[in-house]
Amino acid sequence: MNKRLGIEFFRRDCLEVAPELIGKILVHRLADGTELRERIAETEAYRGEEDLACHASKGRTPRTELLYGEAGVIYIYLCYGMHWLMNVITGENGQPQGVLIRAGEVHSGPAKLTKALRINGDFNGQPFCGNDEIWIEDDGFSPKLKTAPRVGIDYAGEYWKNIEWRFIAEEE
DNA sequence: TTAGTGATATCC
DNA sequence: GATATCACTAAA
Repeated sequence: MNKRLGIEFFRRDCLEVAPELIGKILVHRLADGTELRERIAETEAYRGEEDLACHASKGRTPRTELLYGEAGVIYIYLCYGMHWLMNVITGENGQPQGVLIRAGEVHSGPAKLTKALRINGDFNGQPFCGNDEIWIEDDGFSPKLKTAPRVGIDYAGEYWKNIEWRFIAEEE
């Protein structure tokens, strides 16, 4: 019996949550009852205003407001006008941290993940817990992890650019 | 490598 | 109001 992750899972430091999300299953139930499942294969941690790669480092805005809010909330970000990137808020209230869910096991990029799961901006701000449309399951599987520098953040400066806060499932 | 895409933030 | 930016993908 798979277990849905509760809010206590997310209400921790994003550096703890991000690696533990690897191997978990993201489930989206459509209106007709179909369940789309995707095992999470890659995440990245974004932690606080001091993390220059985090949106919140540029100041608190209506868009980043969610990052400061309650853990377990979905933060959908439309980047470049066409790609939905999916994040989960972690940490206590007032701490702008989150985990970017970059990829499922089959697909290769963050926008493909959301596309495959039919996720769009309507989910922005919704909680992952106590939600019958979308949730994350734990089936006990925990793959080997490897870490790497985060991608696409050249603007963040040498330190933040090279720090290994990206977590990937080791594939064999 | 480059184009394309559109919301957000920032500058008048 | 206008333009510069951007955590990407696809096509070449």
